[in-house]
Amino acid sequence: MADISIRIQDGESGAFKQGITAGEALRELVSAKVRKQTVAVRVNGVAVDLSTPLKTDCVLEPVTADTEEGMDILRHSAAHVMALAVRRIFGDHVKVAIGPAIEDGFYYDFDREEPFTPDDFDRIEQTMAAIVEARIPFERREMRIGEAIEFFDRQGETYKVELLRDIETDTVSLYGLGEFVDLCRGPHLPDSSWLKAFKLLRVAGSYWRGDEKNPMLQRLYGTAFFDKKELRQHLHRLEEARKRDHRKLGRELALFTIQDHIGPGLILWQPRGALLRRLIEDYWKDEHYRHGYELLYTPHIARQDLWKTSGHLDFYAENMYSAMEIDEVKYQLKPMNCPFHIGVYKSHRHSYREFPIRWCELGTVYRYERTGALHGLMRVRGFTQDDAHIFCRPDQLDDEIYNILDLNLHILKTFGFDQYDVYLSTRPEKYVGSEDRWVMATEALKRALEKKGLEYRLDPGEGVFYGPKIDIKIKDQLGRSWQCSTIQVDFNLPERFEMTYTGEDGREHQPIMIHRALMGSLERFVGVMIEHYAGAFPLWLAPEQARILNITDDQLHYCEAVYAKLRKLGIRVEKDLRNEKLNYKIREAQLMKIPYMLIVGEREKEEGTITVRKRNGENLPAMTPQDFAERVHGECDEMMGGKR
RNA sequence: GCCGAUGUAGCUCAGCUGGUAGAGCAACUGAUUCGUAAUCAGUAGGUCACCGGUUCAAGUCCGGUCAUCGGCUCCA
Repeated sequence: MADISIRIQDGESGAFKQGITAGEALRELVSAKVRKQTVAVRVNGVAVDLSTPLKTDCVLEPVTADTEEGMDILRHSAAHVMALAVRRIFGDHVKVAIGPAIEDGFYYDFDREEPFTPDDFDRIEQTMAAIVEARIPFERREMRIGEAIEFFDRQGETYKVELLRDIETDTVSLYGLGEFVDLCRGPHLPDSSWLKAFKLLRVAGSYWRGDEKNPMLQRLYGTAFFDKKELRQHLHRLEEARKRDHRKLGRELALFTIQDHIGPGLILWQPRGALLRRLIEDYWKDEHYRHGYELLYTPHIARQDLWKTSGHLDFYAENMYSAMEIDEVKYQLKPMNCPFHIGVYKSHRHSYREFPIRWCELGTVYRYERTGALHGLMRVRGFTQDDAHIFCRPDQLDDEIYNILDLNLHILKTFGFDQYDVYLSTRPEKYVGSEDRWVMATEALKRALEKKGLEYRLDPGEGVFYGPKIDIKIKDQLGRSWQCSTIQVDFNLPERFEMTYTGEDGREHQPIMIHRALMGSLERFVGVMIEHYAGAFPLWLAPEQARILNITDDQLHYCEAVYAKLRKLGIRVEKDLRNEKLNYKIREAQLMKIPYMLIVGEREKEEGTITVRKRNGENLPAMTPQDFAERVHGECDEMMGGKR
C-alpha cells in the first residue's frame, strides 16, 4: 500500500501506510500527554472518531478532553450509554428518539408507556456503570439511507425512521454500542470506559420535535465529565444556583410573595421588595429625564376598538385577557403600552421641528401565560415594562438608535451587567411594510451596532412582523443569559393609527416609531438581579443599607438618636434593639445581607460614634454617624456613575 | 395547555403497610444585659391545598379541581 503524509496541526508530520487509523497516527505524532487527553480527532477540519482510517494525505488536529468540543463528544457518548442502559433494563418497550449533548450535560428522549421515576435513576446509573466498566467500543458503520430505514423499521424505531426520511444524503452513519445501534453523526469516544463521571439529574416530558401536536416523550437529563472532581464541582454549582433561586431569596429577604388565592403569576411586593423596586424606578426615571425623555402615565384598560386598530386582536389575541363590558362597551386589559403613547401623540398636531420625541413609561401590562410557563418573577401574568417610544424623522433614525443603545448599556452597567449577547433580527416571512423600509431600518440598526462597536449575531427571520429589532441578552453572575432589552423599529402602528407630522415642505409625513424596553420587565429584572447578586444587593440598591445593633439596653437612647440622625441624612437604616446577644443580631443581619451593621456599645456611646461592620465581616474604624452617612452617599454616587 | 413529581404550623421537614398530627427555626412570655454568624426556659400555633368518594375509621386509599416544582411550548 502507498504511503500517505500526515501532519499534526502546528506540529510533527510523518509518512504512514494508507489505511492507518487516526488514533494510530496520533500515537506516533503527539506526546503521550496529549494522546491521553484525546477523545476524537479532526481530519482536515472535520471531527471524526479516532478509529477512522486515513486514506489520503491529511492534517490532524486532536480533539482533547479539555475543550468544549471534547466535552460535547463525551456527553453525546454518555447519552448513548444511557440509552443502552435503558434498553437493557426496560427492553423493547422503549423507543428511542434523539439524544444530544446540551450545555452542561445531555439528554435522551424515550417513548415508553410507563413513566420513569427517580427510583429508576439508580438502576439506570448502575447499569451505565456496568457498561462503562465493560469498556464497550463505539463502532461506526455506514449504511445507505434505504437500508437504514429498513434496519430501524424492523426494530420498530419509528422516530429514527422519521429522522432518516428527512435526511438528504445517500448514506448515514450508525453507531453501535454493544447491542444498541443508533443513528448518529458522531464522533464518539473510542469506548465507554471514558465515561468516568456522570449523573442522571431529572426526568421531564417533551414533545417529539418540540411540537405539541406530536406525542409526548420522556426526556432523561444527565450530565457527564471526564473526571469525578469536575462532576462534583458541577453538582456543587447547581447547589449554589439553587441557593440563589430568586423565589427562595425573595421569601427569605421578604421581597415579594405570590399567593394562590390572589392568583398565579401575580406579584405582591412586600415593603423591602417595593423599596428595592422604587430605587430602580427612581434611578430609571432620573436617567431618562437626563437623556431627553419625558415620562408618561397611561391607563390599564382601553376599549376593544383600540386593540382592533392597533392590530393586537389580530396578532396578539391569545395573549390577551377576555373583554369586560362597561356601559355596554367592551374594554380589554392592555398587553402593551404603545397604543396609549400613540394616543398621546395624537392629542395634538406635530411639526418636524419637535422631533425626536422620546416618551417613556413604567407601564404595567397583563398577558396571558399558560400555567406551565409561570415561574416566580421571571414569567408572570402582570408585569411592568420599562417602555419607551421614540418618534422621529427618517434622518434621525441612526442617531436615535445609537442613543438608545448607549443609554441602554449605560443603565445595564450601573445595575451590574456588562456581559451580554446582542442579536439583530431581520424580516420574518409574515411582515408588513415595504421592502425598502425594512432595508432602511435594518441598516440603521446595523450601523448603530457597529458605531457602538458591539459584536452581534444575526437572527434571520426572527424580527417582529412590524419591523426589525435588536435584542440584548444579559449574562448574570452564573453565566446564564436573560433576554431583557429590545429595540424595535415599527412601520405598522404609525400606519394603522394614521400618525402624521408636518414637514419642512408643509406636507404631512409619517413619523418613524421605535419601541424599546431596557430591563424588559421590572419583575423579571428584579428576579435576575436577585440571582445575579445572590440577594446581596449593592449599597445603592439595598433596601436596608445599614442596621443598628446595640450591645445592651444601656445604649437604647443613643441608638435611637443615631437612627433618627441617619434617617435624616437619607440613609436607609433600621435598628435591632432587641434583648439578644450581638452574635444573634449579626447573624440575622448577615442572613438578610445588609451591607453595613452599625454596632453600638458603651464605648461608642461615650465617644459619639458607631463601629461599622461590613457584610464581608470586615470592620471599619469607629466613626461618627455623620461620617458614616457621607461615606454611604459617596459610595452610592460612585456606583451610580459619579456625583449626581 | 401537555408529561412527570409535589402540596402537613410563617419557614425547613417527620408522620411505615388507614386508627383521628410531630420536630427544629421563627412568633409570643419570662429570665439573662452578654462586644462581631444562633443564651436558656416556657407558651401558643395546623378544617394535614380544595372538593367529592371508599371505609366503623383517611394526612395516609380512589377520583376531580387548584397551585407549585422540573421540562416541552412560548416569551418581557
